[in-house]
Amino acid sequence: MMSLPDQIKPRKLADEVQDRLLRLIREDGLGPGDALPSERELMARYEIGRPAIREAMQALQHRGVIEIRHGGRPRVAEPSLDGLIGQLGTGVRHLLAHTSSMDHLKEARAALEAEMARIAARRRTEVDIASLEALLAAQELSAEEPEKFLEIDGKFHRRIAAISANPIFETLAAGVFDWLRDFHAEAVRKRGLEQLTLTEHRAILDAIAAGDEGAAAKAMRDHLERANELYHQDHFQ
Amino acid sequence: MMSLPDQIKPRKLADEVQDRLLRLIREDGLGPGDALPSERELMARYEIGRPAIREAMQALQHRGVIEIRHGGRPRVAEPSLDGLIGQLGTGVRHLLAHTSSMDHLKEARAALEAEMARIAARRRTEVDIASLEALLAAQELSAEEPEKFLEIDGKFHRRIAAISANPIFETLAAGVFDWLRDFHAEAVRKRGLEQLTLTEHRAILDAIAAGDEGAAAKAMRDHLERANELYHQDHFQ
DNA sequence: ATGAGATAATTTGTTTGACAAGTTGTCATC
DNA sequence: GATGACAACTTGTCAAACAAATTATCTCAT
Repeated sequence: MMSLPDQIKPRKLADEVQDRLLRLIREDGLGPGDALPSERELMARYEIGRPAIREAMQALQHRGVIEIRHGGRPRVAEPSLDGLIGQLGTGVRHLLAHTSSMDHLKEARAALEAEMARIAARRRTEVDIASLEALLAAQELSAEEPEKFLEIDGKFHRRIAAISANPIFETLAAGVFDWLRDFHAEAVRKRGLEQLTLTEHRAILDAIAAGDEGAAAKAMRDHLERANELYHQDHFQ
Repeated sequence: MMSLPDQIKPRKLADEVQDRLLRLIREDGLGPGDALPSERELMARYEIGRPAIREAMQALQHRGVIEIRHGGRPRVAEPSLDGLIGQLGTGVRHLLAHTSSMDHLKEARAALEAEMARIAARRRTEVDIASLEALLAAQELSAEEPEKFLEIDGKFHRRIAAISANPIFETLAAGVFDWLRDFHAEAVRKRGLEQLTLTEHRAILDAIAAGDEGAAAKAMRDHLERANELYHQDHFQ
């Protein structure tokens, strides 16, 4: 017979402290930049050793709630989407390394970028179109320089993300792009197909400029799924 | 004049250890379940104190890469999407509490659920449709019991997520749902509008059953944006 | 031999104390 | 009043010890 799985779970001291600190921040209305009690003070207040305090503090730092600097008192952190997504990196890499979720991530990326293209087609201004045109023109000129071509390619996508005016989309898309690139660069972009890429970018741009949401989304999706297709051809045929 | 911002940054010892552990896992090909060296062994190997080792281990645990249990050796963790998304919770709450990104999150959710509905319309089987019909029928019967109504409502959305067959979508949608509900339940669902909700769910189901991707996505989007609309009416009129 | 239970060894959790290294506030000096 | 040295914090790291939980070992009855 197995041991009873119900009952209480013996929580670690640090977890308790972490909860107390979160409540303290919330109930005292501490905002970004405000200082938290020092370790010594918390030791006295909670009647607990220093390691437990430190462990809780570090956990909150990892979650992006507080900031700790050597010599200075811990402070409530400035909330940062970039930070949140960035801290996922290690975990995502672990996930991609030991599971077969790469295809799911690619599908998610395609959906995300297609949605951004759709919103961009709705919200784009003339300035936006002009900046995209400039990027596309620059990309055409650098068709012979792979690394520069790739760099501008990334900028094109990030520019569309920016037009969508949703920081969550923007940051998430950048993160997913990085994660995919870390694993195998080919999955992100394929060399030797510069002209096709330019044609597809042109289609995306035209759809956005025309304000055709459906066409923009479809053009972006086709663009990304084409890349996935090529990747599979190379690896599994 | 400000101090030179360039040069090197004095990394913490624990960060160094963390990198070394990650390399160790990668280069030795350690998979989920495999044991890592004990603290004592690492102290000897890296000629470093125990706190630094522990700090690095805890950091990796927070990122979901390893698992530590009292009394047992640290092991490479089973990769878990749920875990990754779940660990974002605290940080997201901090973000929502101190920035005005609620609308962006709602927009992201609408896009996510609309995309899942689109995929569900493409991949649905007869069994899927039957289970959705069963849920909708059960929801109709519980129109007078708000908490049960809400529970089935959640199940309906989760079922669609499951049909999309992309764990990333599924887990992410569940996470976003939880985050929004934490902040104010009204943003997730509105009481007193059970009949409207049922009508909209019916539209979504019909579109999915018909395999009409565009209609399914639009129905889901309308459904969620209607909720957002009502929320704004109450708070800002 | 084999399996089960007690026992010992190993490991992480926590405390205490101490010192190093960095930051912040104070105060005399110009 | 601004500046720079200095003292008072604070976090970073190490060390040694014990508590609590797990894992391996060994004994013993079957």
